[in-house]
Amino acid sequence: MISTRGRYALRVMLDLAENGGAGYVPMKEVAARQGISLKYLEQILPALVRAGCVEGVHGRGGGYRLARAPELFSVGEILRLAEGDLAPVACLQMGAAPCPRAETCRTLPMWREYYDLTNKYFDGVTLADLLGAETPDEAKG
Amino acid sequence: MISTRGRYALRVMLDLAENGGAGYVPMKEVAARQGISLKYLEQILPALVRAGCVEGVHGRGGGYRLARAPELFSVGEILRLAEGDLAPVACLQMGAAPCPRAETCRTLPMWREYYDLTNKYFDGVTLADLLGAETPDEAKG
DNA sequence: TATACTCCTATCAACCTACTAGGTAAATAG
DNA sequence: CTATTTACCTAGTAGGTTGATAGGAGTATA
Repeated sequence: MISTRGRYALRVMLDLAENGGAGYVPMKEVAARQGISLKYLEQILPALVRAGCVEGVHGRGGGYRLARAPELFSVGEILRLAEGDLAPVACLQMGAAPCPRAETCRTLPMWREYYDLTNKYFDGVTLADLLGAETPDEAKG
Repeated sequence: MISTRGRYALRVMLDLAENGGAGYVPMKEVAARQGISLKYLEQILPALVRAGCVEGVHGRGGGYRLARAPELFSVGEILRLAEGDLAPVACLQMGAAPCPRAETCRTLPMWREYYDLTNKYFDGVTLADLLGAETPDEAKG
C-alpha cells in the first residue's frame, strides 16, 4: 500500500506545479493549502531535494520550487523517492536478505512481473498528466 | 504490500494442489513442508473455507482439500480472501470513509486505474499457471 | 541583527503484523 | 465409550511501522 509519505509527496509536487510559477513557495503555504502538518512535510521533502526533484532556498523569501517542468516528472520517480520502494513483497525490496526459497519459489516470477507492471505504470504517468483534470488514460491517448 | 497472510494462503493452496491428490491433507503436514507455523496457518484458513475455496474435514483422516481444480482458482481470488483488499491507497479500501477530497482529487483516478490493473493482473493468473514452473507470461502465451 | 525559511534529530501514541497459546467442537479408531 | 486426531475459535503479545509532534540548528534575506 502507498502510505501518506508517497501520497503527500505527490500532492506537494502538484501544489508546487500549480501555485509555484517561477518563484519559491514556502512549505508553510503548501501545508495550509493541502491541510497537512507542516512538520510532517518537512520530513518528507529532503529526500526530494537530495534527488534533485525540488530546490529549497533558506531564509526570507525562500521556499521550494520544482527543478524541472511538470511533464518531466514521472509519478513513479516521486513515489520511489518517498516510499523507498514499490516492491509488492518483502523479498523483492532493495537491500532485502536473499530468500532461500528463491530458486524453487513458485510465486516469485509472478511477483517480479507485477513489480515490473507497477513500475512501468507509475513511470508512465507524469505530473502534467495529473494536472490536467483528465484521467491518466485520456492523457496518454 | 502483500503480507505473509496472502503469501502463505497462496503457498497452502499450491501445496494442497501438489500433495493433495483426491484426499484430505492435514495442515500439520503442510505447515511442516512449507516451514510455516501451524497455529498461524490455522488463522488464515477459515476465510478460504467460508469462501468455498477449500473444504475442511475434522478428526482422524481429515484435513483440507481444494474445492475445485487448480486451473479454476485465480491468484486474485485467494489474495483478496487472505488480505481483504488489494487497494493501493486507504481511500479505495472497501468500507473506507469516503474522502472529502475525492471530488477534486488530482490523483484518485490514477489510483483507481492502478487498482484495476492490479486486480486484472492477479485475476489473470491461476494456481495451475504457478504449478507449471513457467513464468506467468509463458503460461499465458 | 531580526526574521523567515529549510533541515536535522528525537520522541511518541496508535496501530499493524506475525506469531504464540490455550482452548472447544467434531470425527474416527480402537 | 474413550482416546486420539484433526479443524476451528478467541485472546494475547513482542516488535515494528506509521504518522505525527517538538525543539532546535543552519542559512539566507531585509
